[in-house]
Amino acid sequence: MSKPSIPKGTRDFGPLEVGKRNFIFDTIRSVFVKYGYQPIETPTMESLSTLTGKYGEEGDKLLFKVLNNGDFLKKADHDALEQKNSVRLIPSIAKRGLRYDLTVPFARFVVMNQNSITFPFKRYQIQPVWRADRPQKGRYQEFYQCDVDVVGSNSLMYEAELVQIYDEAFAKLGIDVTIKINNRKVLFGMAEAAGIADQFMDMTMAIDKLDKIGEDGVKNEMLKRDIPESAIEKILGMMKLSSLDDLETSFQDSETGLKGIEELRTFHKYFDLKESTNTVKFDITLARGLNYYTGCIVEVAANNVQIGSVGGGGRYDDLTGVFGLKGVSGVGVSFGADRIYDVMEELDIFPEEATQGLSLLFIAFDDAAHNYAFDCLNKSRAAGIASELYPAPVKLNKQMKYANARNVPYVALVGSQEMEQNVVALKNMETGDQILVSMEELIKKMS
RNA sequence: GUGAUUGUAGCUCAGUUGGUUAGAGCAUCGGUUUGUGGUACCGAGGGUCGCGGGUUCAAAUCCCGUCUUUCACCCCA
Repeated sequence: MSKPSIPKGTRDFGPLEVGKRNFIFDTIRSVFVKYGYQPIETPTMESLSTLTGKYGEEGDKLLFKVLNNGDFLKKADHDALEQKNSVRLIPSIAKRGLRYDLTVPFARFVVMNQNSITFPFKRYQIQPVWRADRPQKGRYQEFYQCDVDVVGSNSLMYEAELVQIYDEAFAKLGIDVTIKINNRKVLFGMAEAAGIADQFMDMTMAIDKLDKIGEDGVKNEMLKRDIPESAIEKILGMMKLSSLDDLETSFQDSETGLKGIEELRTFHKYFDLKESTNTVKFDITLARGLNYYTGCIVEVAANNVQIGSVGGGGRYDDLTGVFGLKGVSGVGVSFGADRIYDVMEELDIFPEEATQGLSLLFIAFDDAAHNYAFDCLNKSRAAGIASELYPAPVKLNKQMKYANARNVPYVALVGSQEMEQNVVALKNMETGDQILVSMEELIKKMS
């Protein structure tokens, strides 16, 4: 028999890991709820047609396809099969795929439930997604996203609200982050001011890499993408402008660019009313890959840790349009739970409570005491204390070792002496202190 | 998808130019210790050396394929 294994890019989570991960989920969820968002869940599998074409050509390659059941080859596209054309063959043998993110399924959900939804609709969703990417640091084939979106309103109040959620959630988790914000319209204004509006996408992809490849790298990247040198100089010049006022003068001929600046100002009008814990800064080089964004875009990077972004999002004016519902604007952000996990692990900032499940372990010395201890166990459980009884009155040494392994803060020892006095010996496992208490006293002390 | 890289006990890793029966620490189990854990000492179990094929008298070691790990690119959380 060969040794068992799990597919690449996937991981098992033991009790400790799940405890920590739940701490992240619970923390983030509590913020979502406080801001008035409601939970939804969508199926693991979507129709492949719902997913394809939404993430660009690269994204389509990273979709996990689910092979049709039954005699799927009989119904396969035989021409494509003969020509070994995988791309053409896929639709005929796979009608379903695993969800790639939570935003597109959400858009589908909104369209399908448009009559029962009250707009603006504020939802959050915490579920795993799958990507057939090559695994790397902080990149898995299966990972959790925590999305918050609001659809059906153009108000920039929501941009401000979502950035507040980022700020508050990361503060609660204890992660020091920088929240970068930009606007796609500002980027478009740059392209327009440089006279290369038609090469907008090429430009954004190049400047998005500034952090990694530096200014010269960005220049080369743009040259490679056939952007004229005169335009490149203008773009590089504008990239150095850090204030909205300066940009405004450059954008005199770009209506879209001016609109972008106005949007950012409106955002600040709301956001600046409240003090934030983390740094929020305008970053003109922030571009973000997903091309459905149309307005404000935002990305979160953890300070002091070398890892990709731990969250991102933005405004998308017409996401539901591809599913037939026009004129519904949405804005949303996503938390990358698995990267947040990695960051917290690296910084070692998970609180003790995140990993502690059991509060009390009963230990019996003999059979009679074991039965008595079970009665005590029932009482402590009835009082809501997470407690357990070692299954047999075996040697103390062994039972105590189990207590250590479970990292339990208290044990209650029970033998003939305790039974006679109708008490238990409650031992603090950290200090080693031990006191005789009745069950009533124990419950009072522990809850 | 491109280019590298990794795999030996449950875990972390040794293992010489190919050469007897593949080792250590930690963990596990038992004992020193039948009313008290983390320490100490003694002992035991546990490996088709990722998998498949090849070269060789002989392969953990060399070659090929495959899966997996990590990393860069692409893209992205």
